Amino acid sequence: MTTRGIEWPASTAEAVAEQERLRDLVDLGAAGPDPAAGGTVAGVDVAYDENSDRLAAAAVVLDLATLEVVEQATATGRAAFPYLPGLLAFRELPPVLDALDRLSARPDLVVCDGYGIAHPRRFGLACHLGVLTGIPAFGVAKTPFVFDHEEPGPRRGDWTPLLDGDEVVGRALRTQESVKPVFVSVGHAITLAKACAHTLRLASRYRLPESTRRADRLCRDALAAAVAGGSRTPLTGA
DNA sequence: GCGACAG
DNA sequence: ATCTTGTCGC
Repeated sequence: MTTRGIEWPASTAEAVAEQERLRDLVDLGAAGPDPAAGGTVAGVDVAYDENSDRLAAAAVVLDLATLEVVEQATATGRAAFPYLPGLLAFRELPPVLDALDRLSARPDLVVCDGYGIAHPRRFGLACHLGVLTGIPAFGVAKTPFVFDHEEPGPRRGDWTPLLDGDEVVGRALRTQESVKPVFVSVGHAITLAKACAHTLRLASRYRLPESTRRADRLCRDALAAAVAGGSRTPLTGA
């Protein structure tokens, strides 16, 4: 199957093979963009409509220094892959890449709603997006997935390692006092410490980064608009 | 074999 | 992800 002009897996076996092929291209050495250096950061997210298998993605770009919104874009489409734990990228990436393509300028950093290296095969959504676009990326997830962690301290900024056995794959990071931690992992071309620093800056008021909160709202709106006005589902005729 | 399982 | 009432707290 072909999506966005590139070959896309049609089975779980092909998807797994693709992850194992691409994972060696992940850059774990680069420091990544620094907030003080200027530039932009984009938050991306996807919303689904269970009845029509339609989905909508959004990319919201913030100024890295001021955190002001500078641009945003959306893309809608049809789910081309089911949700399977460990294969999330094959479901979400097509519309996300479309939304990123619609921006006037490529961002210097992307924050994903999910995991990066914290993944059964060390190639989660944020790694996949980073390798395909070449843009530094990391993931901020809301649940521990299959990993272990100790409860971080109660204060904003407190963290504990996220572990896969004895291997550190990310951090459980407290972004707000007495609020559940988020789970940060490196995706591509950025350091874990720097990814956490960006996460804290972006989550100055709420649990989740402002970038993903904005993207979440935008893709929901885009989906609602697509379901309401977009192409009709051929169930009732007309 | 049975559960768990990013979104 | 999405479905959902009430409830607690600033």
